[in-house]
Formats: sequence, structure tokens, C-alpha cells
Amino acid sequence: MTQPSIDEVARVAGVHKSTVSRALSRPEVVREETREHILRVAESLGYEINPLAAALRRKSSNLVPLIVPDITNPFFGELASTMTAAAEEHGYRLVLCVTDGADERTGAYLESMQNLYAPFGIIAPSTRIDPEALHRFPLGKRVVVVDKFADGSGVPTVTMDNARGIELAFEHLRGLGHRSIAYVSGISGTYTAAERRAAYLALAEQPLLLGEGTQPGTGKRAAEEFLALAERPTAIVAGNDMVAFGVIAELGSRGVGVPGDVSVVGFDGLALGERYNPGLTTVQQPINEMGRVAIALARNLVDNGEVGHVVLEPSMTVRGSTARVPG
Amino acid sequence: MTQPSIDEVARVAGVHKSTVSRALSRPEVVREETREHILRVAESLGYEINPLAAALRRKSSNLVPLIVPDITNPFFGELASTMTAAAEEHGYRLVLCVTDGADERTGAYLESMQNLYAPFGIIAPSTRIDPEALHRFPLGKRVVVVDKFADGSGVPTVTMDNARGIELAFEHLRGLGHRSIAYVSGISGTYTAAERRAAYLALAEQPLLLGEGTQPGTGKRAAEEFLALAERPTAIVAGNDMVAFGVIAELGSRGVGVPGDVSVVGFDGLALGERYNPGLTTVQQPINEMGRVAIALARNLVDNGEVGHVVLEPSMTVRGSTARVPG
DNA sequence: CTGAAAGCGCTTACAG
DNA sequence: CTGAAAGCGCTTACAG
Repeated sequence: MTQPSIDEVARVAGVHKSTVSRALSRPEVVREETREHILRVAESLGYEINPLAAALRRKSSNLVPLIVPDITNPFFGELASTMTAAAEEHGYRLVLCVTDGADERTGAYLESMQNLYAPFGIIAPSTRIDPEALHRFPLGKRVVVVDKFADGSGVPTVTMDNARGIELAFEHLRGLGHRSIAYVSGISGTYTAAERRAAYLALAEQPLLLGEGTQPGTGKRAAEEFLALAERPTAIVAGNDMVAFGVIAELGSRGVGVPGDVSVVGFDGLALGERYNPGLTTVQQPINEMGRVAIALARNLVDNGEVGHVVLEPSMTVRGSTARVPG
Repeated sequence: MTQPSIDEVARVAGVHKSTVSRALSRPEVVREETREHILRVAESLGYEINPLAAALRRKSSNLVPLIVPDITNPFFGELASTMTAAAEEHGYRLVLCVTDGADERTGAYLESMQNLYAPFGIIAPSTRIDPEALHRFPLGKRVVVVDKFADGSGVPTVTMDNARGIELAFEHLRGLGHRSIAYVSGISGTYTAAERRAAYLALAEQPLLLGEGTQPGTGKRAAEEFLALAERPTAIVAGNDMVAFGVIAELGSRGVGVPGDVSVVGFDGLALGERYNPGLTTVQQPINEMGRVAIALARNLVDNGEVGHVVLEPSMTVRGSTARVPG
């Protein structure tokens, strides 16, 4: 009842194991008749290739690291979910690597995954990653990053058009009559976060940054600053959904209602936003597509040496946290 | 600059590679002097064992599947987070397997991970798992399940004392003057979910189940049923935090305030509850401990054949979603 | 198009 | 306590 090996298949099929191997991995080099016979035998024996042995020989496995700062954060959860599906479609298995926000650990992960002959890796960083530092690791030359880099870094990336996302948020808010719009970015060293903040700064008539530079406690601080204002903005854009949640919760605990007293729009489009109170209006990232694209970029890098940069389009998901400005 | 192999280490150290292997994996059988010399050489060469080769030879790898229904759900995210940490402490790497709520896929995962010579697996199910079905897979005999089984099933489990958790929720609510307490379980076929529901039924003076049997849309349905009531309960206990979120959101969208109009307590203790609006009062599962225990149970199963069942203690995390009953 | 051989990097009886 | 050999289950030049 134990897995038959390739030798077993060869014996039963009456061919050499090298032929079995070819029939499985490079079918076109084997005579059709032979191939079909072998495949039938393999099937009947319930043969499955031993990926460990294959990887050892090939020096390339099907194990790919997914390096995230915090799998507890639903954004990375959604990313991991779509990545897993996309990876499995191509026969890869995702190995979960969590840095806990300490991107330095990325190196150790790359090293240990290199020992597992990972064909490539996926990194969703929490800070700006230095391409040079990445390239010090063999596997670091075969990663795709879910963030942006300066061009010519040699690292493939998937991102969304963040400036456009902020623009969508403004269009939505302005359509509801809002003119005075503040921004809460929370910390996050990624280019993505910087891009969103910069886009806000460029678009706002009178930019107002709330809760700047506070990490845990962004919501609390932003709410305090908001309350201290002589003239309060009528709307707040958050740099991501998690900080939007934090801000709304803190505002709520201080008696400020959303969207009654102030409208809030998030950024990311987490499914969770639908269960929030109120439902979160948010700039939607196509997270599912990001997973698919990341895997495709990685394959294209490994197979053809192409360093691709894909920028996806955002859309708006309107729920209950935004309302027409009173008056 | 490529990883040196064990042969390289042996050559430099002037010993046979079998001795190097022993110095590394069974140090006590090697003469101290020899061992230290080998270790020094290995260190200086930057030697790291090739886990693939070792696994192939030993027929046991360091790759352990974490099988979850939905990594998008923060509960499984938190579980995955602690599991990863606990696993890495012992040199294991977690392979992410998501069934998408289709527990049938568990079998396929067990099979493919068996081919990777996984030493054991961890399963967080979404339905009652049949131990018999599990045992049809070789790896199915070496899993620990994060749910409960009938005793004697031969499957190690970690859970929390769910009845005690419901009791804590009642104590808290009754302490606030609540007498009329409803329950929303949402679907979920696990023993854990059933236990919570049963505990509620046992404890409530006049049991009232809301939103029974609806899966997506539990919150909506529960809110509708709540609103249709002539005499509304003053408090609602939810079978888990995610449904608590759903209920509060739906209630909120229909103008029913929490805790103003009704108190809500969740179950699980997700970190996210702190960012909810209002902050969620909830029965706290020691999720971190569950990860650690799961790994420990697995090792104990594999090393000593012991089938352990650990039941952890809940606690209460009180936040803003519960208040004294008016009057 | 197929076979025979070598070898990926380890571990583990088996001798000595 | 250490060495030499065999072998885990594959893949891939190399012949033919």
C-alpha cells in the first residue's frame, strides 16, 4: 500500500525507468504508443512522482516561500489565499514565512528556502526593500515583490495604481460634497504606502495629516487630533482598511459617528469591510488578481529572465461609512 | 559561493562524510574532539544540511501541512501565525493548505504532503471530521486536529473549554443585569461550534436562537429575526467573533445600536475585536497557546505514539460592545 | 526513440 | 569511534 516508485512502474510497463521519467516530464520525446502505455500503467499503479527526489536531482523544487510581515492581518490573509490557489494551479506549494514586521528576517527565509531549492519566492514587505540587499541571496534574485521599486532594480513587482486609487476616493467624496478631507496613513515603510500618501498630498486642497508617525495607536492619535481641531474636516481617507477600522473605532468610542459626523474611506477593499459597523467604503485592490499576477511574473522571470512590472487598476466599493456632507 | 556539500566538509575536516553526518545529527556517538573539529569546519565553510536530501534518505521531511478552511478569516490567520512560530522553533516549515471550506480536499492535501514525507500535519477543520476517513491516508494517522473528537478516535486534539467560555459570557452578561440572552451560531459543522451552541442552550433561561442555518448572511438574517421580535432580548452571544461582527454591522445598518440597544459578546478573542466599532467584548481563546500545544502534541504522537487531548481555559476580554441593561 | 549509467546530497546499517 | 558501501527516488547527458 506504499507509494510505488518509478522503478516499479518501469518494471510493470516493461521499459527502463528513464523512459518512464521522460513520459511523465517530457512526453513529446517519447513515442506516443510507449508513452500512453506507460501513463496507463502509472495510473493503474497509483504512481505519483516523488517531488523530493525530483527536486534533489533537478536542484529545483516546487516549494515557494510566501514571505509576509503578518498573516494575522486580513490583507495578507487574502493575499495568501489567492497566492495559494494560483501557486497550486502550477503545482507549487506555498511555504508560509512570517517576518513579524522585521523585514531583516527575509534574508534568513531566503537562505533556508534556497536550501529547499525553491524555484522562486514571493515577498509582501512591510518596509521599502533594498534590491541590493535582496540580491545578496541567490534566491533573492528570483523573487517577485508586492510593492513598487525604482525601475531598473531587476526585481519584478505587482502593485495597484495607488494614485488612481486615491483619486477615486476623492471623486467619491467630492461627489458627496466633501471639500475638507484629512488623511491617516499610519506607519508603513512601503513604496505603496508612500505613494498613497503622496497622492493625497497632491490632491487635497488643504492637506491635513492625522496621526502621523504613530504605529500601534494610529487610530487613537488620529481621533485625538481630529477632536482637537477647531474646524473639523468632513471626511477622512485612511491609508489602508486596518487603519480605517482603527480610526472609526476610536472615533466611535469618543462619540463621533461615522458617517454621521464624518465620512471615512478605507483603502484595500478587505472583505471584512462588509462586516464592519458601518460597512466600509473603500478603494478596492484586485487582490485576487495580484496573486495570479505574482505567480505569473515569477514564472516569467525564472523561465525567460524577464523582469515584469504589473500595475493593476483600482475600483471603488461604496458602503455605509461615507455619506453626503450635511447642509 | 554555492552551498558546500557534506563531502566538502568531510574533505576539509579530513574525515569521512558519514562521520560528518553523525557529528551533526547524533553528536553523542562521535568522539568529542572529532565532533568539535567537524563542527568548526562546517561552521567556517558555512555548511548547511540539505533538507531535501536528508528527507529523501530518512523518508521524513521538515515540511508540515497546515490545513485550514480559509486563511482569510482572521481566526485562522492568528492560528497560522502562532503555528508558524511554534513550528519553526523545532525546525519545521509550514506548508499552507487551504480547503476553502471543502474539507474533502483535506485528503488530497494529506496525500500530496505524504509524498513530501511530511512528518505530521495540523488540521483546523470547518466540519466534523471523520477519524476513519482520516485514517485512510497514511499521513492521516499523524495529524493533530484543532477541534474535538469522540474519545478513543486515536486523533490528538487541542481545543478550549467551550462550555466554560459560554459560561463566562453569561456571567459577564448577567453581571450587567441581562436576563434575556439570544444566541447566533452561524453555520459550522465543528464539534467546537456544536459545543458552544449546546452550552448556550443549557445555560439560557429561555433559549432563543437567531439566524440558525444561514451561512453567508447569518448576520442579516439574525438581525431581521431580532427586529421582528415582540420582546427583544437585551443581549446576544455570537458563536464566534466573525458572526458577531456580521450581526453588529447588520443591526447597525438597521438603526439598532450596540451596546445602546443590545449588548453583543463574541467568541474567539480576535485581535481585530479591538478595532471594531464598538470594541468587541469576547470570550478569549488562548490562540497562541493552541499553536504551541498543537506542535507539541504532534511531536508526542510521532515520537511516542501518544494521543493527547489538551483542553485550554478561556478568559473574558471586555470591551465596548456590552453594557449594563438599562433600567 | 530508448536504455544504461552516473549522480543529486544525504543517512544508516555493517564492519572493523 | 570511524570508514566504506549502499541506497533514498528521481533526471539527464550520453550512446546506440
